[in-house]
Amino acid sequence: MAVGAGAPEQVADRLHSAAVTLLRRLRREDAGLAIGPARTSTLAVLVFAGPKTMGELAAIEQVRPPTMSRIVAALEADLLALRESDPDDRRAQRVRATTLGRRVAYRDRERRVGVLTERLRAHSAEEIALLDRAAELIERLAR
Amino acid sequence: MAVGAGAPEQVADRLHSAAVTLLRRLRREDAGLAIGPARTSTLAVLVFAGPKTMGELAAIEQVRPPTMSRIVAALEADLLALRESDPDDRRAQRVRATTLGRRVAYRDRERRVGVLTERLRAHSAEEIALLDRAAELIERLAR
DNA sequence: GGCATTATTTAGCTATGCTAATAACGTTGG
DNA sequence: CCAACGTTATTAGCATAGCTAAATAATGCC
Repeated sequence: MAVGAGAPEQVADRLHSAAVTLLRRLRREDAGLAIGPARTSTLAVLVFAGPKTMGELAAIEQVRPPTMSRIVAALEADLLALRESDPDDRRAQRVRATTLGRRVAYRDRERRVGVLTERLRAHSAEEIALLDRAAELIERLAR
Repeated sequence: MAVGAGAPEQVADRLHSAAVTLLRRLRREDAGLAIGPARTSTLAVLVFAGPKTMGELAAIEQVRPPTMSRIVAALEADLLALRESDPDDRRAQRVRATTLGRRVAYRDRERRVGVLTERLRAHSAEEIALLDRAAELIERLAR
């Protein structure tokens, strides 16, 4: 084995590069999406993780509150989500996806991940299992 | 083993989610960067892959030519890159990083990947090796 | 009641993506 | 040879998405 092969620095670098390459590839499919990436991502949170307040959404999406205000306003204008004020704390706004929003989110997810699914099919069960374990590791690594 | 565990659809979904989570985590470090994400990425290409024409850069970064024109103009204004016309084809512009650009690219890369390196150190050699193989697989998968 | 804290929005700036139109150069068929 | 077409890049103008600073409004705590 070569000196330094598998060193954390190198693996970190490759992992970073791989994630960038993968998402860049998947982003090519986004051209046909009806809404932009920030709105798609926020809508996905609402659909797959349930209703959230503005502050929670901003934290999850790692943007500042004003940015999230505008994203949700746009989703609302497109009838994909709606705001209702929290009865317990009337400063807060609870945001949830509409039925239309759910439909759009499922379709967009399929469109993005579908490409990856197709490519995975060409690989062996062992490689797929390895990627599954890697995905879990990466998810924990990033928290 | 559960039915469907390790099915391509599920693994694709987890892989996608893991990549998003990872890059979102790393993006937190970008706040301190001197230049925006598009410029950072384009500068990295010039530094780590050598001089390129405008069209090549646009293809690599998956943006349209006008977008790349503006990114390179900004890099040039900050003295991080420079354009010189190709003697063979005077329509083409060859872009290369300056010495300052190289310094900035190395610093930014370290900043981004450094976080990941630190976290990897807390993991076993086996897990690191698994991630290394996964990175290679993902890279091939995305081409 | 008064005052700090918290949740969100408004206003306005910058960065990054796009399309359409234009300019300039290269290539090629008649 | 040169007119027509293709290629490379830029300019102009628009939409989306990020930010900070400041305003608004509700809570909570003496």
